[in-house]
Amino acid sequence: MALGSGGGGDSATGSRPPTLEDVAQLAGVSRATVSRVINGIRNVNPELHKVVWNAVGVTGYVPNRAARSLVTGRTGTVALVVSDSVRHDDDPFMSRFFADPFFGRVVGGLLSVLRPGGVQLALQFVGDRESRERLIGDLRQGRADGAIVLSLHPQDGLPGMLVNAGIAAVLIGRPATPAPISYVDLANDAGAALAADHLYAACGRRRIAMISGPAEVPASQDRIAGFRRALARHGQPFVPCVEGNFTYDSGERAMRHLLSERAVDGLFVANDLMAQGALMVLRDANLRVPQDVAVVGFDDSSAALAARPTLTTIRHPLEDMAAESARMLLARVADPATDPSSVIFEPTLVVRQSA
Amino acid sequence: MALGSGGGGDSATGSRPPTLEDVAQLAGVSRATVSRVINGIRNVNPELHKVVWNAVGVTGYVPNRAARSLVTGRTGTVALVVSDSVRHDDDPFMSRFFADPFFGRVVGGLLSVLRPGGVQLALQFVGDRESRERLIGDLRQGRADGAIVLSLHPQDGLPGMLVNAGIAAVLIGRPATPAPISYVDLANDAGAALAADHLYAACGRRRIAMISGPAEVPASQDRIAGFRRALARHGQPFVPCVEGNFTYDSGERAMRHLLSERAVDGLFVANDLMAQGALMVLRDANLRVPQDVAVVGFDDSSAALAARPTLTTIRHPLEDMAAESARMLLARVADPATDPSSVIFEPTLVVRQSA
DNA sequence: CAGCGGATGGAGAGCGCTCTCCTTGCTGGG
DNA sequence: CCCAGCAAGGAGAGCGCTCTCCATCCGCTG
Repeated sequence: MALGSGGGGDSATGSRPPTLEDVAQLAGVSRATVSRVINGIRNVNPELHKVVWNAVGVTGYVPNRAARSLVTGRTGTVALVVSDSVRHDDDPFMSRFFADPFFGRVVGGLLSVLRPGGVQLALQFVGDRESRERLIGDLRQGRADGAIVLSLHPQDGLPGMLVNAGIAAVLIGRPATPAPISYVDLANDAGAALAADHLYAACGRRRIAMISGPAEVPASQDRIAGFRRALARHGQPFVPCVEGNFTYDSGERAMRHLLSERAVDGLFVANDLMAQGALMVLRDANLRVPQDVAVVGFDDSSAALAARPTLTTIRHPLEDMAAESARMLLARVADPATDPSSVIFEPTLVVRQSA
Repeated sequence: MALGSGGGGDSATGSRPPTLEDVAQLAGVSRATVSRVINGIRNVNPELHKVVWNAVGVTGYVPNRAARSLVTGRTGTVALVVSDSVRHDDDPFMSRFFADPFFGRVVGGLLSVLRPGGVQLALQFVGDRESRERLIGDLRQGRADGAIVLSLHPQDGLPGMLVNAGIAAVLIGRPATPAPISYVDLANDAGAALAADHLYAACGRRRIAMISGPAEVPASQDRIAGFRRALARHGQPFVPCVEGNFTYDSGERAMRHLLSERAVDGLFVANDLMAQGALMVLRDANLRVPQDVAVVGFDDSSAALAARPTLTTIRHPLEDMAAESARMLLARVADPATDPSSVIFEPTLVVRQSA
C-alpha cells in the first residue's frame, strides 16, 4: 500500500520519491504549510491539517533527512564512541569488549532516551591516533550531533581532542585528566565500601583479600581505596590485593596467586568477570563458596547471574548512567552554550549466594 | 592547530565553519575545482592541487556531509538491524543478546569492510510492529543507505517489509521464508556433521547425545538434521536430543535432563554458551571431560575458550560472513539493479580439550 | 467606524555541495 | 597554416528542506 504515486496525481514521473513540493501541490497549499504541518510547528487550520496529512498518505511522502540536516545543522544522530588504546585491525579487542555485558547495558540505557527522541545511535570504535583523528573529522563533518564516549583505558587523549574541536560530548566514566567536559560516573569508592562492610560485618570475615583491576584505571584506584578505607574503619589496615585486568582469565590467575600465598575467607573482586574466574579456581581448590570463602563482585553484570554460586555483587546502575549521559548530550546539542556538568551515581549491594 | 580561520584570510567571520566557497576563494579557484580536488575526481593541475590542499589546511575545511548527501543521495551510513520479536522496553533481551559474543564478531567483520570505505555503522534494534515501521521510515528518509539484518527469531516479517520498501538489505542468516533478498549463511548441517564425525570416529564414542537450539529456528533444524544424518551414516540411527534455547541456563537444564535419563559418552551442543552450562553440570556430576564424556560445541565463540576444559567446537566464520554481507550491501547500494544473491560459508572443526 | 494586534498562509532566499554543461587553451595531423 | 580533438577550469543549476519575512484576514477596542 501507498507505493509509488497514488491515483489521481498529476506528476508524471513515478520513480522519483515524493517531495514536499509534491505534497503541497496535491494538498493545494504552499510548501511552507506542509512543512509546518509535518513538523507540528505553529498553528495551522485544523482542516488544512487534515488535508495535508491526507496528501502525505497518498503520496507516501517521507521527509528527506539530508535536506533537513543541511538547513537545520542537525542530524539526529549521536555517536557512541568506544575508545581503546589497542589498534583493533586484528580485532583481539572487540570480542573481549563485547564479551562483557557492560556494552549492552550502556546501549540499552542510551536507547531508552535516544529512541523516543527519534535519535539514531552510530557506533564508532577508536584506537590508534589515526582513527581518533578520523573520528573528529567525521564529527566535524556532521555525521553526528555529538558523542557519548566510553573510554576503556586511562590517559585517553580523546576527551581533550573533542573539547578542542568544539564537539558536544559526554563521557561515561570520569576523565583521567580533568577537562572541561561533561561526564557521568559511579561512586566507585562507595561501592567498594559496601562490599567491605558486607564481608566484614554481615558475613563476619576477617581474612579478607581483594582482586583489583589495572592500577592505572581511575575506577580501579577508587575501588581499591574505598575498600581499604572501609576495612581500615573496621580495624583491618592491611588488605592483600592482587591486580588483574578485568578479564576472566586474569581473575583465575589472581585467585591462584592469592591462594598460593595465604588463607582467605572473604574476597572482593573488582568486576564480575574476574570473580567468575576466581570462583572456578576456588571450586577446583575444593573451597566452598560462601562457607569457606565469601565472594563479592562488582558491576552486577549478567556474569554475576551466570556464575555458580550466583554472585553477590555491587550494582553499577549503568542503564541509568547511560540514560543520563544521553540526556546531558541532548541538552548540550540543543543549547551549545550549556556549561559542562557531571553526575555521580551511587552503587548498591546486591546480595545473592556467594556472600 | 588549524583552529578557526587561519592567519591572513580575508573572510571576516570567525564563527561559521568554512565552506567550499571559502576554500575556493583562498585558493583563487572555483568551487568546482576544489570539489574535484577533494574528491579526487578528474585530473587537476598538480600545482593547483597543491594550492587547494593548502587552502584546505589553512581554513580547516571539512566537507559538510548533509550537503553532500543531499545531492548524491547517499549517506555513507549502513544500519545494523538487530531484529527480535521481543518488545525490549524493559530490556530483558538486550543483555541476553550482548552477553553472547556473537554480536561483537559480527560488528568486527562488518567494520573491517565498512571502515576502510568510510562508511559508518548505525545501530537499530527492532522488536514490535511499531519499531519495525519506524525502521522502514528511517531508512526511507535516508538515514542509511542500506541495512544488514540480524534476525534472532524465526518467521521474521522484516525481510519482506524491506523488500517491499525497496531498501537495500542483506541478511545474516537465511530468511525463514524465501524472499528476493540477499543473504549470507552457514552450512549448519555440514558443521553438525563435522561434530558427529569427530565424536564417532576420532573420539570413538558410541553413546552420543545432543543438546539442540529452539526447534523453530532454521539454523537449529539444520544442525539437528546434519548431526542425525552423519551419525546415521555411521550406523547410529537414534540420537537422544534435548532442546535448549541457546542460553547458559538452558544448557545446564538440558544436561541434567539428559543425565537423568541415560548414560552418554559423547555430546554435541548446538552452541558454546549452552555447552558451557552442560560442562558445569558434568563437572558437578563428577564426570570427567573428555575422558568420560566428550563434548563438542558450536560457534567457536569466546565462551569456548573461557570454558574449562576448553571447548572443541565448530567454527562459524562469523567475521568473514559479516564482511561478505557488508561487501554485498555496498555493491547493492552502488548499483541498485544488482540481483539478490547469497553466499553459504563452510564451518570448520576446532579441536581443543573437551573432545 | 477606523485602527490595531494576533493568527495564519504564501513567497522565496538560502543551507553547502555535486555535476553537467561550456569555455578556453593547447596539441597534432592534414 | 588551419582546424579537429582533447584536457582542464569556470559557471551555474539545482538537490529538498526550513525559516524569515510579508500579506492577509479576523475580531476587537477606542
